[in-house]
Amino acid sequence: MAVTTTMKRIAAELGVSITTVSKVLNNREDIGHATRARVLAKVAELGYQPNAVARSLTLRRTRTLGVVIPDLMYSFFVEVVAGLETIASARGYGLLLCSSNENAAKERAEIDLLRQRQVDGIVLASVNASGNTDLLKRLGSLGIGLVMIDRDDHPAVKCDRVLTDDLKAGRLATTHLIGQGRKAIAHILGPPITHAKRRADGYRAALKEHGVRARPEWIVRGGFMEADGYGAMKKLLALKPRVDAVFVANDPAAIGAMKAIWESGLRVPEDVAIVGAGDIALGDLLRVPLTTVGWSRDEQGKQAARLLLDRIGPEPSDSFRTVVIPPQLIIRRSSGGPAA
Amino acid sequence: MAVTTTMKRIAAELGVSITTVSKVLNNREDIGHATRARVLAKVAELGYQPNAVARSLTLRRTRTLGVVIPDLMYSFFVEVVAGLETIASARGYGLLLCSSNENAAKERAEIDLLRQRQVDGIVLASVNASGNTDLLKRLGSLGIGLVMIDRDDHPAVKCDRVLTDDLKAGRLATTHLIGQGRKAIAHILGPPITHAKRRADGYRAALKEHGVRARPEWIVRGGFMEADGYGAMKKLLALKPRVDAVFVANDPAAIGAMKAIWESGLRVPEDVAIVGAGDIALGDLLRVPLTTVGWSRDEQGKQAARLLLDRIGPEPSDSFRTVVIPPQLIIRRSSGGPAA
DNA sequence: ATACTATTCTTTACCGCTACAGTCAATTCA
DNA sequence: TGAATTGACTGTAGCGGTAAAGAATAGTAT
Repeated sequence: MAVTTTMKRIAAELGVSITTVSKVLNNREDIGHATRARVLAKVAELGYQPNAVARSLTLRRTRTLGVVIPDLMYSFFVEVVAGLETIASARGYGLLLCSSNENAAKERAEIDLLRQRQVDGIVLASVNASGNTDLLKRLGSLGIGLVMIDRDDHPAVKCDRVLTDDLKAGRLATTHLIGQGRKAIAHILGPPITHAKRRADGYRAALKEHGVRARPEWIVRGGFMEADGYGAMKKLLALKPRVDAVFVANDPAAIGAMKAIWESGLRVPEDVAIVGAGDIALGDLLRVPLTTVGWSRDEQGKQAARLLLDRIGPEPSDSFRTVVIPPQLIIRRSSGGPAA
Repeated sequence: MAVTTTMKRIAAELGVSITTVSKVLNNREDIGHATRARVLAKVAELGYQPNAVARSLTLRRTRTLGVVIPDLMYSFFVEVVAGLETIASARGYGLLLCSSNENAAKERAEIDLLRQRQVDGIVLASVNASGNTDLLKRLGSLGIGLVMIDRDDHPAVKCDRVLTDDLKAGRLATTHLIGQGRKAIAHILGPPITHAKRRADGYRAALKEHGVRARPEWIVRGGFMEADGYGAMKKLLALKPRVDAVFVANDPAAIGAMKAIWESGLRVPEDVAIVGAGDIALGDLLRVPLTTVGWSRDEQGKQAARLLLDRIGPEPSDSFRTVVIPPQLIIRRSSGGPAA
């Protein structure tokens, strides 16, 4: 390894003190013109790059944000991360990316790791509640900012949040299906997180509002993965009077549900209409384009970054804010759509 | 901010030296049973977490890998990152994620930032060659490992690589179209990177091998984005004797090409067969499922992580390795597929 | 009893950088 | 002319940790 260029070296070669070099690099006022120029010349000559680790140690801030998301494979969180990256990068912050694999223990481990690495803040899409609330509560007192995105568990944790109005999302989707003239509208639940429950609540609310009946067995347990939707749909298809529409908790699961429908020889949307949620990339290029309730992930990421950077900035707001990204219906073929 | 628990504090409360605490935490042999137990008890009591920044400063390694990819939106690189994360996380390494937005200047800036942050190694999918070769060459002498993935520019840079056999990918795709009985097979080029050029070479090689003629104007400039494929296909569709098949440089562009075809009232694959490359997620769920040449991104990421961790490990290999992830044809409807 | 060797700690130095409190000469002020 | 001010720099300490070498106590060999 070549000799690393440090401020010490620059100072030595120039016969000035390390402090002087530091001041030049930090644009302090009390350095003479000539000296400043000499230092800058040397910095350029040696290709000096400051050591961020050392700086972090003294300043007690790393200019790094931790990101803990449950899943890297489906595009949803990744698109949020893209939004985060835009803002963070522009403000000189780095992103330390971790995946919890929807596993509370791994989530805890990752957060601990981020804590050890002294990140200034954490953007978290937390897995199912319970276990880690204590840890999250403690983050604030450790001087680590927290913004929770997309998921609304851990109500006891005081932090900023960027959420969607899931109740409205569920209502939009279901109302749309009712409007399409569907009579037997089922719902494939997501995992047991508040988020998914609210979409289910929206489903129920819409049915009630329009006086549409639904059998209890039309609400089936599913999940957020393609396989979950597939399995759940299989169960729905086994019911005697067949359902003619399904609001699925999210898009990957909705895609799984469509697969199950096709496998049993039925058509989407003629036999069963499908509406998902999340508006994942390529959703409009599917074999049957998927009607969905979507909201801007990019915006969600950007808002999260802004809230977090604000909080860890010099004068943080004294109250915690919740930004709601409004959902909107994106009508495509799978629900009968414009053509039906 | 609460008092941070440091080794100093533990040492003070226990009346031992900081070094003793350090040794206990690092499992050194020269600490007595009783003392070790007392220290560990205090560590648990205070919930001590080591400060990774301080440790990094002394040890001169951060246990962090930088990842610079051109694009976070399309799934390809993200899936590679998922593979990376699996291995890195398991070995206690963190991932600092940056996007270059296909922009050489931003790439350079991000690499510089990673350097300042003292990452142990960098996983890079570099944008179009030229500018940053010098920087990349220097990384090694700065003690920063480098593994280039997916892209094969910068031939002068000595580092490990994880690539696909693009020539073979192009040949597989084109040979398949020939096998489907297509006569007028066009190619939509990717951006001017070696990677894409090789796929074009494979296209030409396959045609030559099978004695199939192609007009020069059947090779049109495109890119790796959906819009590129769309635009290029529009041009192809304007040609008088219409082409009946297109090998598109990658999947997003192929999807764009299909859109252009549909817009002009033609069918895929009946009128024009399409083969893409990359096997992006959801490719099998498109309106017309996309035939493509794919390779495991997860494996690509994992291999990259292994190569890099190996190189920055205690006894790095003395030669640089190139791992080739073999491509394979994934036949779906868009090429006429099994049904034709 | 004396010297030698472990065993178990402690002391000191340093990683690269910044904050804070000087120092020292050249002005400015009264 | 002497004191106070200003401008341009330097010295020291410390961020939290680890490595290397030294010291104190106990145990063993001679």
